Amino acid sequence: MSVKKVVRGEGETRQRILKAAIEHFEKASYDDVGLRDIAADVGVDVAYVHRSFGSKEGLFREVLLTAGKAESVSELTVDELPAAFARQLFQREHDADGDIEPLLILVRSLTSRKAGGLVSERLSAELIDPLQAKFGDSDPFRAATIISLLIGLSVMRNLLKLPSVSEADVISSEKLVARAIEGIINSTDTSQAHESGKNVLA
Amino acid sequence: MSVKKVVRGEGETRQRILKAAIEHFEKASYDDVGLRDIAADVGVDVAYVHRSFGSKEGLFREVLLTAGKAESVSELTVDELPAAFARQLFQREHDADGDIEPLLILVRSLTSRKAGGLVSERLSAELIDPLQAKFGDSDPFRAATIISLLIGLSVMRNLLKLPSVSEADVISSEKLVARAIEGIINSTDTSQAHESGKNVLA
DNA sequence: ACCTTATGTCAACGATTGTTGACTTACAAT
DNA sequence: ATTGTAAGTCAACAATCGTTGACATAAGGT
Repeated sequence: MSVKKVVRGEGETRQRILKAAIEHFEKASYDDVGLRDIAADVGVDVAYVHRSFGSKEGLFREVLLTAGKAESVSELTVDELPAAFARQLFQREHDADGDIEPLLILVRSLTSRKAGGLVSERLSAELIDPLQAKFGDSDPFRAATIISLLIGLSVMRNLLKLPSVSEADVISSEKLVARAIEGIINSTDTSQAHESGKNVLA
Repeated sequence: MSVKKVVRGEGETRQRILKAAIEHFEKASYDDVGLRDIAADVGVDVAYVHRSFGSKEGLFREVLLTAGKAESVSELTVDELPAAFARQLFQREHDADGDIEPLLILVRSLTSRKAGGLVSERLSAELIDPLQAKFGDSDPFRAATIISLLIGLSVMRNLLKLPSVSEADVISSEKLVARAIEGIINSTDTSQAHESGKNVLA
């Protein structure tokens, strides 16, 4: 009587598939993660992975939504933003527990044609829009610049594994990033003299 | 007598293939660009595209080397860096001539497993290493942070096409980016009180 | 007992991809 | 005339991928 369900599998196995998928999408891009890889980890057939989420894209969408829950930009004040972002960026060093890194999953699949739309959408909804709202609607580029720095640093740390970056001192690096974000926040539209540090500009 | 040549095609057609390949790799990632797409543009067979460069990876490597020639970090002084980088970032707006954007090609294929190694290598050789040398070997993270910002901004502008970023005022955005880079350069190792703006760190 | 529904598996399809061997054509040198 | 080499085509291969139809199994409801 009722229409045939397109998405099957709502029980425990579905959660295990979702968890395995998150781990895979943390380590490789959308295109480089095969449904067969995930299926092998869970110990089920490929077809069941597919049907549990309707399509590979459906699975990835659910991965992004699930992992995105950890994000909490709205709870922060502008004052706390720089330190909080910097801390989250280097979180991987401190605690080695199994918590997921939402930004990393998005960054991993940035360049994929098939996943690009979803990545762009979630990145806007979870990071850029909230941050822009925090700054007010005027000058939306400031928020975008901060997010750009975060994305770039995530790329630098996770995608390209450069020794000079990975082996850098975590504490001072975190402070540098925090100050950089701070600098972007404090930057005004009017050109303004910098008083801190020696002036390297002519 | 002599060993069989693996790479064929050193004449004019090879250059046309290379040019077409550059245009494709500027618009899509390594995995999303097919040799057949390039071949169709040039008007030759797929097999000839492949054999002219030995492999798809060989073609991509040559694309990166050819496009990388345009880079000129070493010629700049530290003083000129912020403005120069910011200008290059927004170059697409001003002139619409057909010059290539080397950073964009690298950014486009950041997340590809197959191209990741080459991207990482060229990014180091052409941008990060020269910039680190300019800052001196101590504190290599400062150079990496600047490059991170550039990469992030390129991602923001070209990969995710967010209206709030694309429609932002080019002039003031360029100034903001230049000031952000400036701020990273001026930041010192010692934790130091900021006198401009309110101190947002606890 | 009967029917339904959810959970899975198995095998295969269709499309795409980089790659390769064989062939043709043309031009230049011996 | 013959040989050799570069340019370019054609057809096909092998692998991978997401996807789908058919089937088996077990549990619950009536």
